[in-house]
Amino acid sequence: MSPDTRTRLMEGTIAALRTHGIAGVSARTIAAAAGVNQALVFYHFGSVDELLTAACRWSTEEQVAEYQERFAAVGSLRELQTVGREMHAQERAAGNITVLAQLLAGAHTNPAIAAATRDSFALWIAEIEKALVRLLADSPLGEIADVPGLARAICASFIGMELYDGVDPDGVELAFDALDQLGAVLEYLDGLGPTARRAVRAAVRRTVKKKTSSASG
Amino acid sequence: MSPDTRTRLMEGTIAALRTHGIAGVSARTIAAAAGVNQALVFYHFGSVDELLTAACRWSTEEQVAEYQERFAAVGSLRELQTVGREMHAQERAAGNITVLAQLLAGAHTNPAIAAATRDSFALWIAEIEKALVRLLADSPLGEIADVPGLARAICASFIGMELYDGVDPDGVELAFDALDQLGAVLEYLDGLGPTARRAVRAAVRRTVKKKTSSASG
DNA sequence: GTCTATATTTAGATAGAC
DNA sequence: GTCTATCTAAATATAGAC
Repeated sequence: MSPDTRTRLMEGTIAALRTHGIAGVSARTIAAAAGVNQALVFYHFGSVDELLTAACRWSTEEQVAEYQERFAAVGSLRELQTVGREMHAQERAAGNITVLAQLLAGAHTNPAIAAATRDSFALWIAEIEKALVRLLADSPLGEIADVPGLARAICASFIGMELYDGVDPDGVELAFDALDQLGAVLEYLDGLGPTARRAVRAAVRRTVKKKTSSASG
Repeated sequence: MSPDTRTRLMEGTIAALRTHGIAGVSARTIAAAAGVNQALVFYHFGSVDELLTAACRWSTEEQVAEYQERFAAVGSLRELQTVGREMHAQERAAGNITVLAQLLAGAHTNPAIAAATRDSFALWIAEIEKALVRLLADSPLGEIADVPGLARAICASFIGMELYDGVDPDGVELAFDALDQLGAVLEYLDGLGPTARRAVRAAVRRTVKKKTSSASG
C-alpha cells in the first residue's frame, strides 16, 4: 500500500531537492514530485521551510538505519574505509549526494535546516564512534587516538569527498585511493611492537601539547 | 576609486550568496548588494546564471592569488596543516564558507556552475600538489605517496571540514585536532630509518595491489 | 551605460467547496 | 483531508527614455 500523504510529501521533498536543487524547491515542485496537491504542503506542514526540515530529519533516520548493520559488522579500519567507499558509490547512484549538498547549503541561511542537519550528522557520527571504539579497543592507535575528534574528521572528510564528487568524480577516485594508502600506513602502525608504539605516542603527545598551549595562551 | 560595474556586480553576487544563499540570489538581491540597478545584471551578463558562474570564477582567482604565497612558504606537512587551519579560520570569518556551500549546491543543478567550481578547485589542487611535491621530495613518504590523489584527498577533506563547520563549528575543532595527531604520526614515519621505511612501503604496496586488481577485475 | 516602467511567470499562502 | 480558485509578492527579462 502507498504511504500516507505526510510521508509522500517528505519523499517528494527529497526528490525535488535532487532534481531542482534547494534553489528550485517550491510547494509546487514538491507536490508534483509527491503526486499530491500543492495546498497539502501548507495543510500538513504549515510552510515549505517546515517541510524541508522535516524531510531532512526523516531521510537521515531512514539512511542511518539502512547502514547501521554494515557499520556494526566492520572489523578493521580498512573495512571501515571499504564501507565508506561503498556507501559513497551507493549514495551517488541514489542521487543522495545532491540532496546532501542542497541541505548543507540551506543550513547557512535557514537555522531550522542547520539544526536538522546537525542532528543528522550526529546520528552518523555516533555510528562511526561506536565502530572506532570497537576497532581501536586492543590497538596501539587506541592509546593515542582521540575517538570523538577522529570520528568527526572521518565524517567531515567523507562529506568533502561527497561534495567534491559533484564537481570532479574522477578526482574523488584518486583521493579514495590515496586514503587507502594512508589506511595501510595506519594498519602497519597497528602491528608495531611496544618500543615503536611508545615512540609514536610520544611524537603525538608533543603535538597535542603544542596545540593545547597555543590554543589556551 | 571604485571598481567598474561588472566587478561590482560580481562582488555583489558573492555578497548576496553569503547573505541570502543560492536559493535567495536574484537579480534584485545582487543589484542591491552591488549598489546598482537591477537591469544592469542583464545588460552586462545576460542572465543571473551567467553572472553566478562569472562571479564564481572571479572570486576563486582572487582567493587563490591571496593564499599563493603562504602555500609557497610551507616547509613541512605540519606547516601545511597549520596553513589549512588558518585558512579555515580566515575563510569562516570572511563568510566564504557559506559561499562555497552555495556554489557546491548550485553545481548539482547548473552545469555551468559545476564547470566553474571544478576549475576553481583545480586551482587549489595545483597549489597543494606543488607544495606536496616540494615537501615529499626527500622524505620516505614521497616514495609511497600518490601526490595527485593525496592532493585531492586533502582538498576534499578541507571542503568537508568547511561544510561541516556550517552545522557544527565545535565538532570541526575536535576534528582538526585529530588530524593534527594524524599529521604527527606521519611526521614520525618521516623520520624512520631505511628498514622501517621498507616495511611501510611494502605494506602500502600490498594495499594498492589489492585495490588495483579488484578495480580492474 | 544606466535608469524607469512594465510584461510575464512563478512562488508562498489562504479561503472555501467537497 | 483533499481539491479548486485565487490573492499577493517576488522573480526574470525586456523596451525604451535618457
